[in-house]
Amino acid sequence: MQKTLDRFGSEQGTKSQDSGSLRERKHEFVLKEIERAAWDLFATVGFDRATVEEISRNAGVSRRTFFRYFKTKEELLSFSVEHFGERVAQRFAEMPKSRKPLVALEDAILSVLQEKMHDARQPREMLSLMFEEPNLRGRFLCALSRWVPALSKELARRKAYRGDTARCDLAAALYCTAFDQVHMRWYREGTGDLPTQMKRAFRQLHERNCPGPSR
Amino acid sequence: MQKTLDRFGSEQGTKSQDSGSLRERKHEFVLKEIERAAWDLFATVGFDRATVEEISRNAGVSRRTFFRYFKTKEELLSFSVEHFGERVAQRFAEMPKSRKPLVALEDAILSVLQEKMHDARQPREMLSLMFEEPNLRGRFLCALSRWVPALSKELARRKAYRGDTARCDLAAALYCTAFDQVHMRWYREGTGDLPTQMKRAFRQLHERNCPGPSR
DNA sequence: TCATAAAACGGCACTCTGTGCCATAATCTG
DNA sequence: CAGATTATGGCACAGAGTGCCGTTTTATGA
Repeated sequence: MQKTLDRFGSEQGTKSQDSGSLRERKHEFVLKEIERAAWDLFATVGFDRATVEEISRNAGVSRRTFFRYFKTKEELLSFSVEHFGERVAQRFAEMPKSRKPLVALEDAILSVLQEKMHDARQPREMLSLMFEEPNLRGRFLCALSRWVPALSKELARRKAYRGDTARCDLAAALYCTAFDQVHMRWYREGTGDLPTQMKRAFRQLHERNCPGPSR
Repeated sequence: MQKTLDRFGSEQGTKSQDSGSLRERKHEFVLKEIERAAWDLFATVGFDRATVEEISRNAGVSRRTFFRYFKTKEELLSFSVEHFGERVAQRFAEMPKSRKPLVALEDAILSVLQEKMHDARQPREMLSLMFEEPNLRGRFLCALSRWVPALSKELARRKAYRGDTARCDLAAALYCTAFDQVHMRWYREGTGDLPTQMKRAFRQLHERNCPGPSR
């Protein structure tokens, strides 16, 4: 932890007007540092060939410490997905109650999505790993499915489907699936506006899916 | 490969009226043997504590050979899920063309599901691993998502959504999600009839999901 | 400011997964 | 039955992930 600590040391030497204790800010800093080192390496040599050993070295921490920040190497991926989900859940909860539940959910997703579109590493790089490495695809889907309980709970709180929790679970899961499908297609086609395509998918979720008599 | 080979040897000594070459039948036999040994061990000590070493020993093969049958330990799980998906896709393709596309898909899923309900190990044991170990949950979802292309293709072939492939992808994925959600809830509640609940979820997929004007 | 408690860190040894390699054994072909 | 193919087992090795422990850093409070 040579260079890293030095850099950090000088940073806090100037003045620490930041919130949180020194310990917390340091933790945050190292976390970001590991993430950065990891993604840099993923981009150049791919996920499998990026060893924890080297990620740690580039981040300026020991291998052992890496595993204190991330339970597994793969958690580097689910990390941002889960974070995204938390943001959506939070924004969803803040939506005005006057809005219809599903519309509020959609707006929450779209709003966080818009933000992320301007981020550094969101768009391609990350998705390519998520969709191409079958191993990571599982991680991604698993992280995505962890959104369901929070979203479903908020749907129920807003009396969607009259508060039927099974129904709310299903609806939340369907939105997650749409989220996934749109991203996948957007990534594969390499063109188009992601939020626009997301809106289209949402619209399709609204339509009746099996017109005519049942059978 | 002591006992196993002996047993197998005597089997083929009687007469081999089975289809496929000796090699193929043997491969099939060993595959099942490994699966059996694995699930036996999973049931007693859990997934993580079941080492490939011991699974292999119980199946009568070497550790090295295990990895020739299954790329990874986790593939033991996705294996049956993928097999299930293949069955669904096949049955879906065989459905009479007169049936509406989505109805045909539902019938295919329900039909394979009914079959599986009578199987030995399907119901609980397996699902408990799939839903509780976050690691395996990812595998499960990943295997599930691999159903999508085949199902979507058949939907398109039947002119669902006028052959719009993006729409068919989404629809196929939604059915997979419903499949997952119903299983999860059925497992957690530990009661009720799985096919019945699956039908209810399908019905909910048909309904309009956001009644009233858009916003 | 300084001593002490609490937490983070690094290094080491270890288990387990997964893979490449090669010699041996089993199966297939004629 | 002989030669070609393929499956198998054993070995060595790299990487992931974990427990342990001594050391360093941060927090607390007198």
